[in-house]
Amino acid sequence: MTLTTSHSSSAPVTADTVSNAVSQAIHEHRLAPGTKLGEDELSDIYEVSRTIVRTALQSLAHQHIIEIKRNRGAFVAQPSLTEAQEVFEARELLEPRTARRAAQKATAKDVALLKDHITQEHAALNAGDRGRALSLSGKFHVEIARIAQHKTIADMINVLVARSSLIIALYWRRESAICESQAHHALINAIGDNDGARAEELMQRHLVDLHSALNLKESPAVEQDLRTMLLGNRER
Amino acid sequence: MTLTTSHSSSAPVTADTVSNAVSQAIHEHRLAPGTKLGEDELSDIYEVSRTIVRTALQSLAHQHIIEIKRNRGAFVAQPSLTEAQEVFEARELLEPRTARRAAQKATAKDVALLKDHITQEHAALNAGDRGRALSLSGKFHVEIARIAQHKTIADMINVLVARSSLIIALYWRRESAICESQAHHALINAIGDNDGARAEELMQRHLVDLHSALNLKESPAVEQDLRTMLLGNRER
DNA sequence: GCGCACAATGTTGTATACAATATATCCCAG
DNA sequence: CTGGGATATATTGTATACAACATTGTGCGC
Repeated sequence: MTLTTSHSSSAPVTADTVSNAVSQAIHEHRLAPGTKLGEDELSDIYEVSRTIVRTALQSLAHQHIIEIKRNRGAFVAQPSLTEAQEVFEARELLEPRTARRAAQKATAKDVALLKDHITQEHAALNAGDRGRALSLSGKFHVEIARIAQHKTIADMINVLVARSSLIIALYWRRESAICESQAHHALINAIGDNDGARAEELMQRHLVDLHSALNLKESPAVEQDLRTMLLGNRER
Repeated sequence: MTLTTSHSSSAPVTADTVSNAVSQAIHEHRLAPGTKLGEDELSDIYEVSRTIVRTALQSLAHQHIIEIKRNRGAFVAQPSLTEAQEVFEARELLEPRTARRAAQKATAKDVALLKDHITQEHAALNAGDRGRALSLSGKFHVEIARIAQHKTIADMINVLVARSSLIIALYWRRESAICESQAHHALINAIGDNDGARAEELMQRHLVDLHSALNLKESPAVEQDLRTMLLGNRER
């Protein structure tokens, strides 16, 4: 879809390029929560001035994907336990009804696109690229919102999915992502049948399932602060 | 709460100062949709460099309150008819359940705060300051989300309320805001009684009522484009 | 050896200068 | 008088220089 890491030559390399690249890296868990994103560092990597980097970072901060601490710099966000709860609660309010609407509006082309999505996800899993599989799994939800033709909610879901990726990085406990894939399959079928009620129900269950797959009992502050304090912010 | 227009002396005048001031002006309908927000102009007004103004504008753009057109500048957003529908649909998904939660968590202090809010709103109306009354009416909804202790949803509602203010500026047809005030009163009572179910129901009705008070049949593009083309972008 | 103050370094925040683009003006051909 | 094109003006986009702040390292006194 969009060019992510490879910025070969003719592309203008705008702030969006940088913010998309960083966002993608976070989605794919190549950037861990807490990682410092130095401005000069990013400037060098993408060969743009700090002005552009700054714009990109501000954009990511507005999405709660990174946190900018004044005079300290930008860090990949570390959602608290409370925040994790909130994000999934918000998703449970928005996505089921959106899935219903998507089922009502979906065309054959849309369904084909969703299926292609799943195929790519499986391919990534088989290739051992767990990060990319997770990223695609998230994009699946955004795609449904797009099919529902609801830009406002799609934007919100896009942000919530991004935050979910960070939450998963911090609090995930289940190993296999197979059940998830099953849920997506069932959703595609419901949408393909234009069965709104079923799609809504399935999405609701799917989100509750995801939600319950998180370590919500672990003391949150301890874990992430220990990580930061013991291992430092450096990653990769 | 926050200092809005008056920045007397010692305050550092950051990007938030500017963005809050502009946001407030939009909430109060002192800035009409389509108004151009020149960078130099804002620099002069708030006595900061364009760098700060730019940061503020980017922040507002992320909230869909203004639109930044490349090489053209920033303009107060003109939500389309579709967008208006979407914003209220999103609110109808988020706010009723949030009101329920607020009712469950509300303390006596919270209720007092809400009542004070209404009092101020009435005072503004009596003083003929319709803009400020509208702004307070919007803040009422945000306040409920705050009482619900749900920062994630509160942020979303905050943005949706801001966008609603623009939508009202463009598509409002009803004259009196009395019914609205009544609805808020009823909501306060339900919240004061910690009656979650009733609060949810009342909020749902209130939003549908607001939604139905809009001119959703008028061709949208015509109206706003005519405005721009006939009157120009200049305002005030 | 330990703790604290101070200096050195690096990073972020802000302002400004310059470049690129869009808009407005003016002039001239028709 | 109208229309189109070229120039002039104004505004936004970007890079860079400098200031402010935080962090780190060093050395002195105890």
